[in-house]
Amino acid sequence: MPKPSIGDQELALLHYLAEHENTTVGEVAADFGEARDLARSTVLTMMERLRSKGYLKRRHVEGVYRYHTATGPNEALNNAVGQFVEKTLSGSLSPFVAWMSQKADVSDNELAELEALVAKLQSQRKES
Amino acid sequence: MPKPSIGDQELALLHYLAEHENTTVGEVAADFGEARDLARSTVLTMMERLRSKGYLKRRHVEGVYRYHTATGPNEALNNAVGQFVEKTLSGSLSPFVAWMSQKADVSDNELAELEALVAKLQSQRKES
DNA sequence: GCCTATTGACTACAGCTGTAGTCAGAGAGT
DNA sequence: ACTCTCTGACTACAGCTGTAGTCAATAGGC
Repeated sequence: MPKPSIGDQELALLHYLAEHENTTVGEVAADFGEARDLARSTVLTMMERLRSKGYLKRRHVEGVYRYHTATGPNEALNNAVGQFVEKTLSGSLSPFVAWMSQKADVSDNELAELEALVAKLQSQRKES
Repeated sequence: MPKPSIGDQELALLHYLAEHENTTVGEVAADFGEARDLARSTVLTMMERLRSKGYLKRRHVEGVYRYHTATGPNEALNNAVGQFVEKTLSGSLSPFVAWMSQKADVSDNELAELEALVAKLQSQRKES
């Protein structure tokens, strides 16, 4: 199965779902949906689309469906990032770095992640 | 004027144009277009769309139009990155870092950029 | 049992994007 | 003048995405 494409809003939803496993449409609509002023049916539609694209699965539990991500929770995100870098940035990371450098209010956590990343890359470099 | 949205292919084209200022449709079609198997009219259409969205300008020079980016060459890219992080990743950089960490074949250059970025962020941190 | 709220399936629709064909005008060659 | 080629404007169209309404079934309350 390739990875069917996915829209921004869908991705945001998927992201949300990755952090809230096993929710029902009702819950998602009330939380995620309400927050962005989406109708319940909108949320439902999106979730079903994500399901038909293979990003979500659901189980029937006590009368309602509970949804959970089909892949590891972050696979889709990863995928999206890859797709974005690939297609949109034509594979180069520079625009990203440039962007982070100029604008981002990077959290301590994120900075730590970046540091770790750089360290990791450097050590890989040495190896070869 | 806000920033009208922009598609992936459009962005790729814009990226290309940022690196090839002052080209004509013919040239772009022959290079960028040919490379991805796009009809001349496709390239033209995209360029005109980008123009109507305000990302490109053009000048009539010796019978043909020459296009150049309207904003600083990288503004649109920056914009796109920002939009992506914002909308798609809900503002968090982690998915990015995760992605780079796991998959990217980061070039020496890019690694250097990352190092510089981290250094910069660290020094900002100290200041405050 | 009857009314009401919740859930899910289906249908709808408009805007954007990717892609391209066609036509009319401007030059260039003969 | 006649034709070929490039250029640009316009038109077309399908698929995807965002967004939502409606209807039928089910569950819960009274």
